[in-house]
Amino acid sequence: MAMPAMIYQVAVNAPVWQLLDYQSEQTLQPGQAVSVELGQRRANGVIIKSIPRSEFKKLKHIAQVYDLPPMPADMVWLLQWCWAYYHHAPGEVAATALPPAMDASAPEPEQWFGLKTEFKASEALDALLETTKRAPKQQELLQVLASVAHSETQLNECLSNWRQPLKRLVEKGWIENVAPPAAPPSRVCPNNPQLRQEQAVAVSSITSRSHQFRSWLLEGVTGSGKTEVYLQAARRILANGRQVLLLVPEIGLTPQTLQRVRQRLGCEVGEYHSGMGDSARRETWRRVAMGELQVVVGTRSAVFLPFTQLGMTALDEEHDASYKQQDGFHYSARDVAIMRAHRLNIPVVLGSATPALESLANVQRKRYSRLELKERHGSETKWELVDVRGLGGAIFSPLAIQAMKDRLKAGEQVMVFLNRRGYAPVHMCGDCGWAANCLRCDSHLTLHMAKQRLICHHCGTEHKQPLVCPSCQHESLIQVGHGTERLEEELTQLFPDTPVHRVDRDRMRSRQAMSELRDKILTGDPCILVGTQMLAKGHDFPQLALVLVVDADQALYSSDFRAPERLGQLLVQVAGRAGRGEKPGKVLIQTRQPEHPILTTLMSGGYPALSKSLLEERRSAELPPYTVQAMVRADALKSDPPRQFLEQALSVLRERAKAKDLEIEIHGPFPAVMERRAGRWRWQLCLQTLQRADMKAFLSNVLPDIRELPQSKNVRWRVDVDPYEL
DNA sequence: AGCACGCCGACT
DNA sequence: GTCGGCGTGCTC
Repeated sequence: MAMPAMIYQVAVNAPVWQLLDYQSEQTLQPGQAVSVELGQRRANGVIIKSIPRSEFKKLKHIAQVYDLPPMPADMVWLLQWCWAYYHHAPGEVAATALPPAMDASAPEPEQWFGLKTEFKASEALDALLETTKRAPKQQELLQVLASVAHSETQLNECLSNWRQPLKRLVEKGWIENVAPPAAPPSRVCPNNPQLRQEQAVAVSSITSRSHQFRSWLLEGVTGSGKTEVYLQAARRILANGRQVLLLVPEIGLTPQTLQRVRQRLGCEVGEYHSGMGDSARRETWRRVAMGELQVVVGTRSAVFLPFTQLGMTALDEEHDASYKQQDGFHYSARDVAIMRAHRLNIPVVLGSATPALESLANVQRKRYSRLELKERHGSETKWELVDVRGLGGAIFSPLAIQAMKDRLKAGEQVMVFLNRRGYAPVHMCGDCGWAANCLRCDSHLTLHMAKQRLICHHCGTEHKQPLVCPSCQHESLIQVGHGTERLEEELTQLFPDTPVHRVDRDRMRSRQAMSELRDKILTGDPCILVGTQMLAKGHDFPQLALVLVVDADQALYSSDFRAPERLGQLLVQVAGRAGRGEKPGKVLIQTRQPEHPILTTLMSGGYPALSKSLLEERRSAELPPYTVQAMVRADALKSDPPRQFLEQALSVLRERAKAKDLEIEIHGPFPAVMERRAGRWRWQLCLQTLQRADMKAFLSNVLPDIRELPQSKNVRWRVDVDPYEL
């Protein structure tokens, strides 16, 4: 008897605002990944639920059910929460939780090869080796495989061109395909470091009620041992047979991080980040869903991995900007991780030396519980502001140069920090005043001397470096300002006998470049490191005694109300690089505003004092975290359509707020800080409420009408809930 | 987002 | 008469 077709609501990957109904003869679970026909094309989707009947008459059939385990029910719930909270298309939200390139053919499972048992005795093996002495490749293979079976990957690592000889050995019947060895039994790590009192308190607090939701803010300076707390808490969760997710910032996922987690947890540890190939990511996804992997270290998208037994999530450097997805489906991995933990009744640990003001406010409100690590390994760091007014354009103050000299002479290492790549941010004509500007953005082009190109850091456009002024034809082009390339050049001139290593995105294109540099630095020989943010995170250089921040002033002029918070976090982060070894560290901060309250507060009271005063400012200015913001952003190739659309949207929003008697502020439309970017004119509206639930309900109510506005067709637009940038 | 459908201008 | 330009609108 034929089963009646079942009807399913599917979140299809397209900018469509509803779930679409499809039918299938098969019984499918919510969370199952499928491929469906949408119009004339194919699209991936996720089954959300089955329904008894559809209001549509003719339903298409689900074209393909992917050979993946369905996501667990709590993930399906989490996806629904995400699209309701962030007001994004369901299918696009669902797509971020699916592994990449599902339609690619599944990779062949890896083969393992081993010597047949009857030849394992040493006399038998010797006989084989004797017969193959005219075939050295085969002989070598026999020796490799004699004691233990190898996988293809392992053979690649120790031999080259082994496939042909191996084929011969298989034909001879000496070598055979063997089953992959069972996963190595989980080793209990013998040297579980002794925890300090406060660390032990943290670990037992986090794990004591591990079947209850709780957000922990683990606050501790660099070197206070936060990672050890995650790891030991993770071990206890794992011991209960549950899974652990460790989220790290984008540049924090180094081979060293992974290696440390692997060694300390004594079980297999998966990874998940954009640097991996599609098939490797798919494999991690599948193994997580099958419960084969107990631990994953990953970047923000790993928050959507389909764990079935998740017992804890830890987010390292929880204030880090890379937890916010800035394009497409806009979400905060921190907030999603917390919602997931809430749903699952498990603990979530947010660690940072410089917590986001949002997180500190959540401690004040008693939504998060605070754990503090006060002690620090290594010595104290001293801060000093260096006034660079009246230097006549010189980039290094005499005081800074002297300090660098002294440290290098003492055989120590020095770090010079400037958050600007390239040679100079402004390339202009000294005669006629022409300046190299981007044609597609409201910005200067940055000169990159090594490439001999002018590059726009906002849209990526590149031009050849002009040799004469394009406007007056004179050979009078000058460089204004400094980037890391120029610092490298000037430092090389100042210290001709000391190696200068530049660390920025241009130089460190490959993993290898970074690890080679690391090795050089760990020799402990005196050198100068010069670079951008890349230097600020993760790497531990014991011989580093002095950090020079070349220009702290950029952020002091910014119109973004979050700029001081970010500056404070960055400076503390950079300072944390110094003095991790035996020697006391020193941080010099060059500024033209040595009396600026942000800098003086930071000098006298560190990040705790700065964050406290910034929070007070936020409260009195009625800004997040004491209010809730959402941005409606629109852009187009001309400036009129976005403005006009937002004006229409504004009147709909105002009218609806009034009708609902909601206390909601609506500002704008105003142009984005950089009005034109990559050829598009960008405008925005800012909405602000006191209650999170009000914002969510209001937007759900009003957005369908805004989508219907005729002007909406002339622009690209989106809603950005809890925006991170102005 | 795709992709089709539609309604206008210059081509073998 | 048709090929193709990209404006408009839908996708279960």
